[in-house]
Amino acid sequence: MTTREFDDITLERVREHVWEIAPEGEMEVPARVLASEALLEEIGDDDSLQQLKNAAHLPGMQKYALAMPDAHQGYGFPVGGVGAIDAEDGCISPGAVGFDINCGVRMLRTPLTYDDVRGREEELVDALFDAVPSGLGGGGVVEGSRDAVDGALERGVEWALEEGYATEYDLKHCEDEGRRPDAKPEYVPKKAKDRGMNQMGSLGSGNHFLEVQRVTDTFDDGVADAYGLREGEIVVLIHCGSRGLGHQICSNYVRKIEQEHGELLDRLPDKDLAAAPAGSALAEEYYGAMCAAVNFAWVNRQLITHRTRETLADVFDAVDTDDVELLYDVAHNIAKRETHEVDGEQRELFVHRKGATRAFPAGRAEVPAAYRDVGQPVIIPGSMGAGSYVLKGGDRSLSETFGSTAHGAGRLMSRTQAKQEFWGGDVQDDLAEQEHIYVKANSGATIAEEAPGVYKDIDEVVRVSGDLGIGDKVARTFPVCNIKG
DNA sequence: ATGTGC
Repeated sequence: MTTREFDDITLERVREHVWEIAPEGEMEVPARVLASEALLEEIGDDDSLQQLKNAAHLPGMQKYALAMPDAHQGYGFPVGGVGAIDAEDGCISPGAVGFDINCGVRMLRTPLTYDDVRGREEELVDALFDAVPSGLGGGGVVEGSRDAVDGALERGVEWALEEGYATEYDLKHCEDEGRRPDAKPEYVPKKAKDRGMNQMGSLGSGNHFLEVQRVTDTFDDGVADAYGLREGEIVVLIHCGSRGLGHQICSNYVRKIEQEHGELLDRLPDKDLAAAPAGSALAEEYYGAMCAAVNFAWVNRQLITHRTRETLADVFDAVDTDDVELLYDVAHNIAKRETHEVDGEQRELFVHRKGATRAFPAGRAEVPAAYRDVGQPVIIPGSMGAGSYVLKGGDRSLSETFGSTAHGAGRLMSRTQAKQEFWGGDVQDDLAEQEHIYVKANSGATIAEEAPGVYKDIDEVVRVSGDLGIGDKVARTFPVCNIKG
């Protein structure tokens, strides 16, 4: 029997890439880490294994608390964590969704090839940087109003369509068609709405970015065709979330839940996991508010899409706004009511994915019609020096991970440590000179915090996902230019 | 992630 130990935590190897922590104390279920030995060493380096054990204490957790191959330490619940919790007898935990509700990514196809863009990267990066609001604080693509925020919270991308910022095609190619029907804007605190008002269509800061990329490889021609991806073509990746609005919802509800559900809190090893019992008023209110923030984040990415279309049409004579099509949009931080098979019966669950991507295979009803025969696109960004992947939902994802896989490369070190190791200006110069990647940011500190060297190996993360059969690679991209907060 | 502390 192969085991690995990190401090006082022992993991037993179940099979290749599957490591299990046996239940002890009040753990409801075992914890499982899905990783190669090399990735496990990195995951064991921070607090994420202890956090995963803590997560396994959440009442109603089904099968096992899961860590994806890109897992790292988060607030309470690890980033790269999946927790499927009974929606009737269990609970819902804001910390297991994350502060940035529906932080996620979308990919746009363009009619451009790399040859069209080569030599014009700096003009393009400047145009995008000027057009797309980024950084901390206010100012978005549209001037916000109370009605605009309420429309976005209630109807998501449908609101954007009514307002002329989206197409019918966009709706059909977004997770949940860009609208969570469970949204309850009345449970979104006024303060959250106020913060969101002047952030509608803005990237924010941290690891959020807009990146122009070229497709360097396709691995599964049938599926790459279905996704409309061809080698040499230019795509755009937009990574951002619900800004201050989602953050305010999370912090408000964590505080309320801590105050009202102390008896549940006492059963948990970390108060940052604070959870509302299923069926309680606060569980319903948080879930409704969280779903509304999910809609808001989809609108945020939609408004940035709109501005990106205008910018590409301005810069390139050959591009019309209609030519820039949405491939797909996926949430990376979300909890959803989903039905999954557990012990031979269908159960209604709150599937918490925090830094994890839904990866439903062909046939599952939630996959949009355009992709239902091949499986949903799974978009996984790497660092700004490494490129990204498009996967398809894997056949084993439903039985192994409640239909989930990784969401990115995963950090290797803290932001503080990153700033000690790297200097933003040097990172920017090296990327331009050595890799022909043109980065523009509001602050050098952000570039240092997001330097390629602070991330795990995206190729290794994707390899493990494919080996496990939870998400299979379809295409790889490489950065051309990148704007960020 | 975040009007970057409670």
